[in-house]
Amino acid sequence: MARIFTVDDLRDRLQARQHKMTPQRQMILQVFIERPGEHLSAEEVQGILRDNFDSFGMATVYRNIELLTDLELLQKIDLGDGKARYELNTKEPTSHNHHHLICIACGKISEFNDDLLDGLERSIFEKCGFEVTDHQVKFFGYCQECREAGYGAENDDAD
Amino acid sequence: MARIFTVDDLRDRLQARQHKMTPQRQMILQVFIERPGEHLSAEEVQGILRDNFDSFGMATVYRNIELLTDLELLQKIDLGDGKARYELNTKEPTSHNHHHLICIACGKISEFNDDLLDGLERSIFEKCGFEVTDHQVKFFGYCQECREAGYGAENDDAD
DNA sequence: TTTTCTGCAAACGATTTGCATACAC
DNA sequence: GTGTATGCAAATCGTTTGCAGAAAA
Repeated sequence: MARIFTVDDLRDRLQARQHKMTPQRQMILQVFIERPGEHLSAEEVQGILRDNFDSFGMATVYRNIELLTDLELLQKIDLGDGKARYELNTKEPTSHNHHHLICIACGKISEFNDDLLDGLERSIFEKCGFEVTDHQVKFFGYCQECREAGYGAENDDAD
Repeated sequence: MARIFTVDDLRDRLQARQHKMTPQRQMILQVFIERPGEHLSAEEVQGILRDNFDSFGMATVYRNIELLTDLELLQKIDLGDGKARYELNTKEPTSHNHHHLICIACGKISEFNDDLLDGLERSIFEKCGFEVTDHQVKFFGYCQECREAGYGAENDDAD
């Protein structure tokens, strides 16, 4: 069970760095808390917030998303679509070992947990002397629903 | 031994798609052929070519790098530095299984060959029904030289 | 009251596009 | 000749920055 961050965590971590708690920061975190499993871009976050509130500057979104990432409440992910995306971090350090499965038919993003990479990283160190501190892994392909709907490797020519 | 593409391959593949062979296309491919193992951005390619020739439009570089990638002579890679990079493809389909090791101290990019991911991809299919067609894997950390020069996880605070 | 924040608009860097000219076929 | 490619400049897209006013501590 992945325990999730709350607004209290936000307040604590802001104080620890002499940053101020603002409604904007709270609302941005709230957007992610209310949407577990989603991978939102800055633009999407602003879209959600501007629907509910009058003016919500893009710069504020960018600045605070970055801040929340620094505070390790969010995690930045690059799905290769040209814009940065973010998801709520979990309190478990194992969240590091979840990889993204990106469906090239419908765009849906799912996740896969695994620690196979630990072995790979050890063997990288042994063979190359390269000490891995972080990794980024993305798998592209067809999700179950799209495969059942006729997409997939065997139908790949059905462009 | 990875066999490398040549200008003849370029000509053949251009013809097959009724594209024309131009000096620019040839020169761009040549840049990559002469620099095996390098991961060049569009800007770097233009820089190299503009040193040797008078005018070489950025748009031409972008359009042709993309074309060469479509023709599978080049491979696009995203090292997370905000610009697309490219490397010469090899004729072996196994080139797919080389991963990039990115040193966060000196920026050097090295490579690591491995087929451990095949097992992972199989287990993704079994557990999620997701059919992987491609993957992107990057490892960040410290290369041997930088570790020996005092960088590395144990000295990470030496920012 | 002091410092940090916000929102706007302008700046930015990578990439794309429109268009007239130049070149490969 | 005909159609594709080139080079330039302007446009675009995501993101960052400068700055004056607003709000948290």
